[in-house]
Amino acid sequence: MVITRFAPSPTGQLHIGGARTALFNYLYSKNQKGKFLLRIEDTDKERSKKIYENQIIDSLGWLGVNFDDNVFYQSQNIKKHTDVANQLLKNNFAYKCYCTQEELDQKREIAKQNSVNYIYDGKCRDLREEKNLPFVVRLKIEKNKKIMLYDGVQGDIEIDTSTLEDFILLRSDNTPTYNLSASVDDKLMNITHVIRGDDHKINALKQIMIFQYMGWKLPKYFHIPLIHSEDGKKLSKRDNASTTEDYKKIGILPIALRNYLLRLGWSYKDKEIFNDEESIKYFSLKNIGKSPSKLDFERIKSLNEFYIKNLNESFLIENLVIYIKTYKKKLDDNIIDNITSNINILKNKAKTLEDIYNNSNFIYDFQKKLDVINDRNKTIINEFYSELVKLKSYDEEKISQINQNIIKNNNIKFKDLGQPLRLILTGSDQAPSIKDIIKILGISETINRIKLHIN
RNA sequence: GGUCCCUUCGUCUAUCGGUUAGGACACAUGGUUUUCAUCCAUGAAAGAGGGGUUCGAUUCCCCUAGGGACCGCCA
Repeated sequence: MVITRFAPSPTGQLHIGGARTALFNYLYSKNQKGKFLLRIEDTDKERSKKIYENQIIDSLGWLGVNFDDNVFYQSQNIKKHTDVANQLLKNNFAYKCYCTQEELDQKREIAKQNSVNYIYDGKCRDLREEKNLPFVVRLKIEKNKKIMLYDGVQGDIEIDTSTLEDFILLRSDNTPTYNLSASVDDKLMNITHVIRGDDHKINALKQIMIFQYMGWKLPKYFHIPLIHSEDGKKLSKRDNASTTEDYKKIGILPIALRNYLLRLGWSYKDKEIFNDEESIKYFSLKNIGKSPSKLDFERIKSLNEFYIKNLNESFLIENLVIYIKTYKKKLDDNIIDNITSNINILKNKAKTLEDIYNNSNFIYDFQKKLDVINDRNKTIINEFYSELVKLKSYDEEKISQINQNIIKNNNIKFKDLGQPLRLILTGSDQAPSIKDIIKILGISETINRIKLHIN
């Protein structure tokens, strides 16, 4: 059975790149009728925060990237990680290193000054006697040997082990380091496919060494190219659109973000729109691209606009109400009801949920705009007003009739009536059509607003 | 600096050696429209450069250029 995993460290919110990695892992496992597991790599006690862990899990849930089984915590397996290190030590695949931090820093510094590449020189590699000093445990890497990474995305990568250093497995406080923990956990969790960011490519080689020394069966590796920001640089936390939360905040629907992420670095023929079933059905590791891709915010918005228009309305409303309640000022229930029952009108020029909220603004946040009404407009509005007051309730046909009459009687175009009216009723020249505005406001509120301007 | 990776319209991408190099977003123009949008139609827009291999290269190989990742007792 295929088992994949997503293994974030809870040192920040879920990153957009991480979200895509998680999505690919999820999709592949589902496509193969396998499992997708979540492992929280919380061994950095200093930087790991529970709040980030919760945010990551919430964000994955929001995106609909659901993991199987319980969450795995790397910190709970530390004993097993150190056991493996000790076994490697016993079998002479690892050794104790007594070099001090200062000594190492110095060597690094010298290397830097001479602008040569620094890797640990293996000073303690062949030490025979035990010393009564603090030590770290390093993996003994076979020198001058080619090792292969059969990467499902990048192809075969061959590297000479002499460019790899004898990296640390156990710190001087006896805690395991990342490459050890990750390898052991992947083994323990029976991970069959490791799908992760390109930045782990070199780590993969190190992890492969551990697997080989331990005689474990290797998982298959897939390193996907990173996502760059719009200016072509590495996406960083300082970019204000780097976490899923950033997108949620401006009213991007999870289904849209998911669709966008799916098509970033992956494709299936010319297909652009994928629902959940389709994305599982068509996803394949073969179609992952080799080159890094830039974030295109316009594309995200356009996809979001597509979903706003095409999603069934009750689902859209559900998302919208949660969005407003989470991020916008508190609105009375009857205003929310008014918005949701007129969603088909208000969603009209919206690319985001925030746009829908803003489009609804005229309902509850009305201001008198006297300066826009000149005398000619006033006469026409007056005429409209005196006809409108005769109506008892909203009646689309009768309103159209009134409009037609005014246009004919005054020999004007519709916009001569419509534009000032729209300004009076909404305070903006960009709003729904006149009859929709009246429908949303209701006859009496419409009358109130007009009265304010013509008296 | 060392090792490794990448390179098709502005962006995301299709192309399994032979195509008028396709699609989508964005852009431009026109049309529909009760403002603005939507919608529809049309258009402009790409194989980094140089060598090979081949009857034929965007596709395979090499070099150059550009970009990226990694090089912690972080993960």
